[in-house]
Amino acid sequence: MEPQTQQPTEDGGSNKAAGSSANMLCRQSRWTPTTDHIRILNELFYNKGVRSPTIEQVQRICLQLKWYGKIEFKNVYYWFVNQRSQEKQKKRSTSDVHVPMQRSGLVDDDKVTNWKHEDQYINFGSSAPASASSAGVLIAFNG
Amino acid sequence: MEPQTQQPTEDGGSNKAAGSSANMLCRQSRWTPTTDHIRILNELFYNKGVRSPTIEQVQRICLQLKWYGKIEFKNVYYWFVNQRSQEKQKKRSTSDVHVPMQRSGLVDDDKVTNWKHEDQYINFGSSAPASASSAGVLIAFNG
DNA sequence: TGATTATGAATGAACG
DNA sequence: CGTTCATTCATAATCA
Repeated sequence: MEPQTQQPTEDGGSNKAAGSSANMLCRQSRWTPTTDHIRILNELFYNKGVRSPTIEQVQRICLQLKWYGKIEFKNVYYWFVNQRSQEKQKKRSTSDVHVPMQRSGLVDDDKVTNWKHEDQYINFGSSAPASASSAGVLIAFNG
Repeated sequence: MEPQTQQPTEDGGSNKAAGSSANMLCRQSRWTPTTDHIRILNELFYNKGVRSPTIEQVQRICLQLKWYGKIEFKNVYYWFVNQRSQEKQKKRSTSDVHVPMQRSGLVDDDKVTNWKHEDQYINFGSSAPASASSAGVLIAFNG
């Protein structure tokens, strides 16, 4: 799900080695989830079907995730909020109907726009039944 | 700031025929708006005052813009998001002193934003697996 | 052609 | 919860 190379420097390290200019200000302003964080959270959300965890569940999850890096309650809480929201946002790109263009010839039309991640995979997992496979169903779209 | 004179040879259709180099598998990774796209979007944003179009509006705009070149829903959506952000950044730089405002100026002292402080409460009113009351529950936790 | 800039894309965080 | 904002990351476009 993450095509970007995420560096596992969870100790509030400087994120991008972009400029390396004279700015030594490494103020970590917001949580940067580690790959382990993402992996576990995704497993909970998709495989286990945890959509709206209770306070106690969030606290428990947060406690577990602390082993993999610095994380707070609100990070876990917001993560689930955003996941739910983003899942709905993906639906909004439907009705992206193809309209013949003026100038060019027919370019490749990816009709149902993948809305997020040039990775041409979308992960279907929804509310997980108990007999779910160990990994979510991965469906590939190729233009 | 406005590199308007963009001539991407859009008559040929693919305005982003990037890799003539060794990389043959260059997958188109992001939208490159045509001049017509930019012109129409700017007219909507500035002349017509369309700042935060609804989902339906975005879809409609996207449909119209498709006539001028390949474009997707998310492109239009993100374009407006970024325009609003950039416009705000412009104004922020004009007021020289730049007090880093946490949220859009509307926060009285320590009104609602309890996240950043010691006692952290969140208003949790969503559905719980067991039983969910519509009323929000105020739960304290220690981070 | 490599460095810089402008901006598309993504997402954590928060508001109403 | 839906929406919006702020910040960050990635990269097309441009410049030196």
